[in-house]
Amino acid sequence: MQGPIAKHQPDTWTDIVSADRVRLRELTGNEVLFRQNDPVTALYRLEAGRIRLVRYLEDGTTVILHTARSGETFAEASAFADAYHCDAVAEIASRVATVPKSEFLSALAQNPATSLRFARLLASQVRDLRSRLEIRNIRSAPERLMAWLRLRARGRPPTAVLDETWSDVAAEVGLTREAVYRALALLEQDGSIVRTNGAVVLSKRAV
Amino acid sequence: MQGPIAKHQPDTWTDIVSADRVRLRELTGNEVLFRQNDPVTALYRLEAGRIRLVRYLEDGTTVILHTARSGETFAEASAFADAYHCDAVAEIASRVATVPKSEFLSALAQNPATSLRFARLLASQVRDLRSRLEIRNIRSAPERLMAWLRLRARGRPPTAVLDETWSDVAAEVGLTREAVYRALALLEQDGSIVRTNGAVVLSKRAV
DNA sequence: CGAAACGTTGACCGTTTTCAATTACAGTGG
DNA sequence: CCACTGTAATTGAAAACGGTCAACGTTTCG
Repeated sequence: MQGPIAKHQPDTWTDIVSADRVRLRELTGNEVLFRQNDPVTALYRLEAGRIRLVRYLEDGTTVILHTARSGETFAEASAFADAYHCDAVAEIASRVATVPKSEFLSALAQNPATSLRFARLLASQVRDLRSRLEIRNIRSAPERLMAWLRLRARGRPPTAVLDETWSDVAAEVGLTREAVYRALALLEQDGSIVRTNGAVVLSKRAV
Repeated sequence: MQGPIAKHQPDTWTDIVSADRVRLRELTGNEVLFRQNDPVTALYRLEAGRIRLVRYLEDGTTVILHTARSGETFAEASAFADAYHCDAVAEIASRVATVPKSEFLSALAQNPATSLRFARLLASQVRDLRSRLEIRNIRSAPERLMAWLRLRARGRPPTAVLDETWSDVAAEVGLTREAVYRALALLEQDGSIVRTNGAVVLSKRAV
């Protein structure tokens, strides 16, 4: 596995089916993409916007299973199911690429290497998600942010290049943006990092 | 997908290779299973104990990528890599089932359905991990715990059966055990849950 | 050009973490 | 069979940390 471990744009498997079978669909805020128990017709990649996956319980309460963000694929597991196991609702106006399930499955069946590729992408997703979870086990905001930066960093000295806003980073590490700014200030003060435009250089200095 | 969504014991792909090629290996505390850049010889399932996956940075600092717990598989992504991308060290005495990489890959190559099965298991892992991450976005301890219980709950009335200790639950939801006990007390007080031996019954009453 | 989102910092408050202490067991070995 | 040890379950009190609210300059973009 040559590529970086924590990728900004996750790899996608949607190009496994020929591009002309992928349809784009626009959703308005609150529009429903699919509902729990609907037969699975397609898998998706979110091009823009934000989609919430919600599960309903027997007693009428709900749990948010996931909030898909721009660039993410979702409902992968549905490829192996007959019906969706949750609702998908656009939080804001969104655009999704829809990959017909049947096309996808037949593409996998036709070419064994394709299944492997799908598995490889999922495996790297698992790796990435596990590390995100691990980062959230760190309670201290500065340390958590530092760990996140370390994961992002490449080269010598380790440098994290940012293609997203700090607010986005805050959401990813599970802090408010204010907490992130304060953490940044602290880390910069004690010399752990140096901020340059659009990138952060890490200096050795284990907290 | 018929099975429960959040499984306690994750499904495993290790039985894809015939059982007699799977070797058990015992590790003492702090023993190293593999090191970053070692050629990938095997994939693993942790039978007992705890294994930490650690990544080293250019400047000598480290990041914990994941802490594998009993029953979990790990290093799946290594199946597609030449070398491990992190160290694996036993935190405590542990037992791992080792699946030879070559055996595994040839099993996948021989039978296309096997690759699909591997992909299916990975996809459900992704689903599970995403929901765990989502739960951690809930700041309030009682609400977070409640969301976790809802995910676990089955049947009518929704009931969560516990096969782990509350301390384990605390680690999973990212709280201290004290915070979990207090959250439990609150939820029980306001009638959201009823605790019986080894199980929790949820009552409707959205917080 | 104006609105919206981003970046940043201060102050205060609430919740969770920490530290501490106690009870309840379950397993162990004498 | 029981004292003994270690872990789980609980609860209390104090401290610390991050969330929330507020304010303001700056950048972005239609």
